Amino acid sequence: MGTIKALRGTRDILPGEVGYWQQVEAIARGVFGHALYSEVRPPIFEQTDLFARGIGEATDVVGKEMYTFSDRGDRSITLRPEFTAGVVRAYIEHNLGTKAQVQRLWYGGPVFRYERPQAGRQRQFHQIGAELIGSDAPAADVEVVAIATNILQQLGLKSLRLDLNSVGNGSDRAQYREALINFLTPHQQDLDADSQDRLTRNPLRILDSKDPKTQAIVQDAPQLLDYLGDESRRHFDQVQSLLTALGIEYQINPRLVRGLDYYSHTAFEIQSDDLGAQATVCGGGRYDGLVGQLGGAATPAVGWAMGVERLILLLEQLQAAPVLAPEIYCVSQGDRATAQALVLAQQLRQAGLRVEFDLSGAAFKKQLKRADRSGAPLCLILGETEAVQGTVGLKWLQTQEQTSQTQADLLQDVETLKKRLALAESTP
RNA sequence: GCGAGCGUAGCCAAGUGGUUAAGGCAGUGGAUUGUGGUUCCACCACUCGCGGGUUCGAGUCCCGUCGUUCGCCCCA
Repeated sequence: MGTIKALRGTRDILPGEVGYWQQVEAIARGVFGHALYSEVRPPIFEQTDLFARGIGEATDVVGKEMYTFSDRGDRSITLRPEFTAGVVRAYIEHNLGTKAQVQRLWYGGPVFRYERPQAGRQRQFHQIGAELIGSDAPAADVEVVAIATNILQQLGLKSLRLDLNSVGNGSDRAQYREALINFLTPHQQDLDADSQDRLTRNPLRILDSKDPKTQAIVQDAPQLLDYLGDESRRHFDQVQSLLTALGIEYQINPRLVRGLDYYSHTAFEIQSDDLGAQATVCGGGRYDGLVGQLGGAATPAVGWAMGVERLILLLEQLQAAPVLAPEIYCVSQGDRATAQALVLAQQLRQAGLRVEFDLSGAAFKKQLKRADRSGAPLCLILGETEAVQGTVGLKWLQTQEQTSQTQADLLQDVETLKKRLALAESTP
């Protein structure tokens, strides 16, 4: 076939499913609004260096998953593989920290990672996320988690698990890292190939390995939680007791190590059993070092991102896609009648009604059939007779009741029409 | 980047080496002229993702390629 198709790992979101997207976006927007988070919209591409520095050279995201290219000015450009680095860059660039001590921000849009597609994983996918910049309070961590759980709850998603861990601060982690390397090095030969590789690059990730032999070795490894200093310990304890106070269930997962370098203290992940291998629906944590690392004043921050496609995979298991049905379906035959019908439809739309207009001019039989399928409770009928009289037929499709009145009267009395429509729609 | 499965119309599919590629849904036209949800009839793939090969003959076997699915890896 010579026709052009969407690139591997990209997808068109078509009318039949777009209702899910609008549902997710509307709920997220609502929840963020109630918590006074403001939307930010950073650019889709940035200087490559921003992500390399922000996310960490050693991570897979930077090492092998970025969409990087040179533009015509020979600049190295990267399509964002996540939002956080861009949001923080904007925060620094526009001195948002000087406008208010605490910035509560949210975002949504496409991100890009060059990966092998599979269920719940694409090259262009969409994230919705939150960043709370400027507070190191445990309550900030919990606020952000609570917003995530609110969104998931309002979407009606059940059987989700919240995993929680603390990766401590930089020096906690450095000490632990050393202890872990010391522990693992004697076992080096017995680790799986990937883990051997990670021993020097990113040893904490070895804890997460699914290889059974590696798992067995890791079983007796020192625990990160034992290496937390007093500060980190206290922060983690407070996060837990606040979560409990909010009635948010969680489980401590000492092996939860977020992939990106910038995390510190709290790390969390929300997973579902109904998604196969790509089980994580929301991931996030605290990243107190990032703002400083990107050239801003040292500023604590915490945030998360959700994968919209994964949310929708779960929603599909629960409900049909919301669709917008017309309230009125308008049929007509003949040039004069069609012209009048079009005017009528236009005026009804301006009066706030959802009106679908049949363009076919086909036999009323066909048009009525489409009216029926459209789901509209009311069909307006204009033929030659009505055109001459200046009237319009009103056919209520559920009861088959049909009346006629003048077009002028109909428009005069849109309010009672609306009431009848509301009644008809509530009793389908 | 690695491993395995799959790829027939808009959708769901039968077909597994032999003349014209089942069926269903949707769509279009019709069953007396201006009225729906039922029914009936007709039409709707010169072609089986694409390219090459084996064979007298391929949707059906082989190779490649692209896509997709499921794992690994990684992450949302």
